[in-house]
Amino acid sequence: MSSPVDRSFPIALPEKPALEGLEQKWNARWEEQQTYQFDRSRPRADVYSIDTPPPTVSGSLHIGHVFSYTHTDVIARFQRMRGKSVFYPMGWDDNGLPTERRVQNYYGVRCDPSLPYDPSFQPPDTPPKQPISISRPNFVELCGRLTTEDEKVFEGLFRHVGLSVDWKLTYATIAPNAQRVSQAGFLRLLKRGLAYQHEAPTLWDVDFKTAVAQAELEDREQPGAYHRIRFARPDGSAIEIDTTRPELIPACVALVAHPDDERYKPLFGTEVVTPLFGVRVPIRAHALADPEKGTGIAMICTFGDLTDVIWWRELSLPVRAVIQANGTLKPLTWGSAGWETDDAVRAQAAYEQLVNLPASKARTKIVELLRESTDLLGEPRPITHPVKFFEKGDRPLEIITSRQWFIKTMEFRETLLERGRQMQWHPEFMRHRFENWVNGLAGDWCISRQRFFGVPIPVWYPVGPDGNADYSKPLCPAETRLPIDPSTDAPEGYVEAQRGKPGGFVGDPDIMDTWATSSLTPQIAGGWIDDPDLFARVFPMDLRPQGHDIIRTWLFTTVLRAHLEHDSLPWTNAAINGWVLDPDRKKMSKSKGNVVTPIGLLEEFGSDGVRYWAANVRPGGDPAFDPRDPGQIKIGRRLSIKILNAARFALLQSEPRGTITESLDRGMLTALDKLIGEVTEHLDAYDYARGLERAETFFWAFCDDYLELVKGRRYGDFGSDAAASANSAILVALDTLLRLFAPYLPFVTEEVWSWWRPGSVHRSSWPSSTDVLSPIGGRDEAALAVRLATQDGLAEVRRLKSLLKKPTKAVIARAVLPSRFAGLQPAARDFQAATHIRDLSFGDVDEAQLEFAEEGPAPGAAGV
RNA sequence: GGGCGGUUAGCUCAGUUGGUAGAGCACCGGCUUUACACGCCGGGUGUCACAGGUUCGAGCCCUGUACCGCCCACCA
Repeated sequence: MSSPVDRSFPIALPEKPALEGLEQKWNARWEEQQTYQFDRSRPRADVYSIDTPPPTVSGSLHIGHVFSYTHTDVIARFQRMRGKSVFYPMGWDDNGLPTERRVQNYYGVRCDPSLPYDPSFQPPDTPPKQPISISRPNFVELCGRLTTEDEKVFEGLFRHVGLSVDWKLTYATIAPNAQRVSQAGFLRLLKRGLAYQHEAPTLWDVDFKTAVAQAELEDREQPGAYHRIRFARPDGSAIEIDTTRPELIPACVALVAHPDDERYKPLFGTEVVTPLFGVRVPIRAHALADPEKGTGIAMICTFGDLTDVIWWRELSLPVRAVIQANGTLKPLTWGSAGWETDDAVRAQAAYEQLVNLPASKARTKIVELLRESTDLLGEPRPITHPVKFFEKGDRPLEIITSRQWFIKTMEFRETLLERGRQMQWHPEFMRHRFENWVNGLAGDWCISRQRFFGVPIPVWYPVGPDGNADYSKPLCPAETRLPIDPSTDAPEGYVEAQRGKPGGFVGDPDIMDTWATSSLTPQIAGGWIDDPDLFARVFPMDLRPQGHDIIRTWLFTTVLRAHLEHDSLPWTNAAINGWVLDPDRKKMSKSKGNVVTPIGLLEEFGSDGVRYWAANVRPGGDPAFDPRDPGQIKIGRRLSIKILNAARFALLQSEPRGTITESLDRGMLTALDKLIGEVTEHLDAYDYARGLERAETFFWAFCDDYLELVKGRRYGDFGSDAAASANSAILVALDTLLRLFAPYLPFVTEEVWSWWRPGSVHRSSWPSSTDVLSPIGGRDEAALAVRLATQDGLAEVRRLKSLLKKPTKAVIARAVLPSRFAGLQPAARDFQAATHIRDLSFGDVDEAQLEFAEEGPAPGAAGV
């Protein structure tokens, strides 16, 4: 790097510097110069790699994206300036339900996997009222088309914000290489017995008609009602139970009470008969039954909730499932096997009124029937209770038995907790969220989804002579064939014509959970399968930035996959960002209508202003943001403008230059050395907010105090050498400050840099002690003290002048300052010039004594 | 029920090993001051949520409580 006092690069200053247009100007230049290109020739030790969160491509970016991606970008820019080759890719999560839903609505189509591919299909210009059914490949094509459009918009916004991503390193979770990685990861786990399939009761969304995982659940408070229902005993007496789901009475397989409950102890082992359906069910004992709840005895159905699943499994109860995949009650014949009843005619008559109704409607209907049969005691008592929903779903989850694929997690819980402890968390307390989740895991990870747009489960099953598929013997493709789609590709040793035929094969119809692919983002971005050389240079990565809401999904599953596949952490640091909240401290969401889109703010206040706001929030903080009162964004804009103007001022008067001899100059550079240390330390600790705060505080004092104090000297009041000292010091300071601000305010710093320095500030080196101390031959503690005393003295005189309502330029003929300010004497010339004091002395006074001149020029003050 | 974070000026928030409570915004007053009026200077009486404890000394450490937010568990 060239010295700041070298004159080889000409200074070219604009007449009236402004922030407007800097984004377009510099983004074009950065793209042309490939300023943020990753240098893959560097060894792992010289690389800083980032596992960038791939935003979900299903609509538009909001202010929260700008917020969190800015944090990452600050770190990326800092590491780049520290000399690292920064691997900063961008991914698009365009795989999964949100995309499917958007495509359905946008084009007015529905996927019907039974249809053949139609190469000529084009969606109509406007979506029809009645959705058009199309094949899976056609549907996937439309997903690809729409996400490509969305991704262009996303990239444009991220570039506008100034993310220093290497845009050649983009990936998409639905793209072939991501599918290859995802499928290879699955097949390797399958080979090692870590992925398995299992037929079991599974959480099920009746609208999406798919299984969902524990991590995708959320509770919602829903209105409901307790219904007191009578179950008859053989002796004619009755047992009363409370239920919120009377429509599941046909699915009842037992009643259950606590083993120590004296009221029911005598009844354990006896039978009762279900109302309306006349099914004999046993009364059983289980510790999970709560004597305090309802009547203390509950109905076990297959399946009303997860507790039913536990009871059913642990008490070895039969299955009598009535809810089918679409959430309605399935047709069935009472009296047939598994549906034995004391009165099949009556049961069938009752059930006919419920069949094919969705659960909520069936509930209303069965209440009528129970009321008629007098089995409903009293009226339903309304309550509000938490009900489990798929986080993206609209109706309560059901529990449906189906064949699903799982990845083993339960047996690794202890190891995963240890992995969590090996990782650096920023902020540290976010670690608890991870541990909390791991400790609360209830089962292995269900990864299969009965959806269409995603990475297919890459296996087939042989079809026996009887025409039935044998799920116990999945047929796996060779890894070199990946990615494959078992619905259109045939397994090795078979031909397509054998699909579905006896002696042939069938493809697994399911796709993987989006997290099953996203959990491999370090492997996808890093070239695990396709580019081992690259992978060795970037993995394990340095940083995973992400939100705390997806610790249980993305973070957890990524740690799991890296552990299973590489026996390592996926990255060494997890930086967890908070959420941007609305002014009422509520999370922004589309349904609340409080989502703030960033583009208007970026255009009005400039990207640097918005970045300043983002970087000002401490790590993990949840800032409240009111778009009507842009607060910190305006401050960021003001800071950026100040940098433009201060730099212009510094560079307007850059001659003469020479040795830095004056106390204030030497003290300022000594303080700057301390600042470099602090900002570096904070950024190293991922505390971008504190780093910015320190730099900002220094900079405002630099402008308002230091530059004001040395202004006269720069104009030559005290001779050429004294002016040269100031000019040289200012150039060192400007050069340093621009580099300290560069990670935060990339546009304005680059603009100023371009006025007088070669290359890009973002490719310059991070400031060091040497940069600021070598021009003054090391730290000058005495000068530092002079600087402090002078600043205090300046504040004191300013205060008194303001108190006395004197103009700033009012001349003070004589001033006696309290002796505590005497430390400023080595800088008395500068001090007097800035305060317009002609005759300065120090004495034993409590407050400065100022004697104002009637009129006349200030001593040596230029331009006054 | 378990866990995590927060509570400091009207508002948004800093406050790093305990040592005289801070910034910005807003508000008020002053200043055409040759880098910047998108500017500059000045103006702060706050039960640091509450109660107790440790300490010479607590916004900071300990115990408890309240309220706000989030995560998890429960869900008959």
